[in-house]
Amino acid sequence: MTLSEENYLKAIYHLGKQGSEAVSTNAIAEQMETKASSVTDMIKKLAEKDLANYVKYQGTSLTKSGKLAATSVIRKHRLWEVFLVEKLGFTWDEVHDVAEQLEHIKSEKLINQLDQFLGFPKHDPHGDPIPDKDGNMVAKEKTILAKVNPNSQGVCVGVNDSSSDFLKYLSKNDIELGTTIKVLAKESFDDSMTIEFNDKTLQISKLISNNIYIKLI
Amino acid sequence: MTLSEENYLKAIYHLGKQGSEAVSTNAIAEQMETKASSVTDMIKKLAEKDLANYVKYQGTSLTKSGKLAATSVIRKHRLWEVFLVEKLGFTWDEVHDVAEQLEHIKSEKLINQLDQFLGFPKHDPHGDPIPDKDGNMVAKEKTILAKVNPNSQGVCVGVNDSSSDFLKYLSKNDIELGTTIKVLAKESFDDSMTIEFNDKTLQISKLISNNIYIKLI
DNA sequence: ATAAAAGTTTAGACTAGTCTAAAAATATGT
DNA sequence: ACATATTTTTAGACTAGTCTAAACTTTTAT
Repeated sequence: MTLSEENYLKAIYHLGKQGSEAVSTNAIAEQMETKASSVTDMIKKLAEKDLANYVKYQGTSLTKSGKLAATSVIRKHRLWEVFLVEKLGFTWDEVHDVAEQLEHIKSEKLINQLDQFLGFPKHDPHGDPIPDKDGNMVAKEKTILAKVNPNSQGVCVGVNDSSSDFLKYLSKNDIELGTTIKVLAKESFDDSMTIEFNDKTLQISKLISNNIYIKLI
Repeated sequence: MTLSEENYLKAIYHLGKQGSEAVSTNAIAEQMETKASSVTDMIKKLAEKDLANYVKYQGTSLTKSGKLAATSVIRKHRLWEVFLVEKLGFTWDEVHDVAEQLEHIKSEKLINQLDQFLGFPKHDPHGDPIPDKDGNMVAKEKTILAKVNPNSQGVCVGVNDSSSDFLKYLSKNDIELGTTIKVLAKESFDDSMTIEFNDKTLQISKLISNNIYIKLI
């Protein structure tokens, strides 16, 4: 399994519901920041290896073994993220690029010992679930903040965008996993919101509220 | 800097005295388990980037920046080896292949935080010195066991061969870093040796004694 | 000193992964 | 329903790294 193949599997997994739904060539190309023609080439290779189901012009999904390969990479990515934050003092906005490299290291023993060393964590620093060896994971019960009604409140349990820029914005405004957020008002004109947390209020755009997950309380 | 370039730099560094001595194309090819023609191609690329000094038919050495790049990879390799043994419970014969992968991860912050997390170790699990950020390292004072005279003794401080097979042989026979070894006899016929340690004696071939470093006491 | 051997480089080919440009298939709008 | 727009695939080319085979240099041995 090459580095590039692993990245394509991850992309297909994330784009269709855990790889089960057929995703378009263009969607994969956008996610991978490459051209559609390159995607077609690679998809054929994955299908050849029985990692993907591919029907010309009809999109791509993952086979059972494709899904297992994808979750294995995701497991490694998220465990390394926990390591970077818990053991090496990285902040949650600094881990992504390094974890993108570490996720491709090949060693069963390494990842299982790392899992144990970290105390078998169930979630990574962004609140995403960590798959076990068989690809099973426990998804958190969560709601997109943008869909929450005024006067409801909940605890931040995850983010939909793990980019450094978005996470830095949240950190700068003191929002992190575990922060209790109350929706004070919602503006129907531009879908912006006023929220309250840590005894202060903040005005956030739809782009922000669409990328924060909370657990209602 | 590509993965392949880094591996060539490491090979040249190890073959000539820390890269300062010109090494032959064939020597590099053997070390890299590749063909001489491939080596010629790569060397040209390294010379082009001012990482290597190359004169046709006269061998290759490293430039100042080539040496720094090489020691940077070696630093990473050895720090990861310490991590694997100290934190993840690997044995010294299990670390090499995984460290060969981890040494290519690119992140200044990662390696510096790892260094700190490990308590700024000076040597890896095989007794080899760990370079600092500038490529400087403190070599241990050491003697090849094969050259030691009968009745002399010393403490095992390193090995010359970090292959899994050799290290497993040592572990099986209870030899590890810190073991005090006394040379009882040396057979001039085949250069084999009788050594004593941990209250027992062992007969070892020249191949073995040539790959063990001790510090005389 | 010169022929043979050994070592090194060059030339040309191959693979993986990517790209552009053109062709083919599917989807959309009236 | 049909023309147009969009999406996808194919064809051919390019790069990095490798290989084989042939040519060239250097070393070694007589």
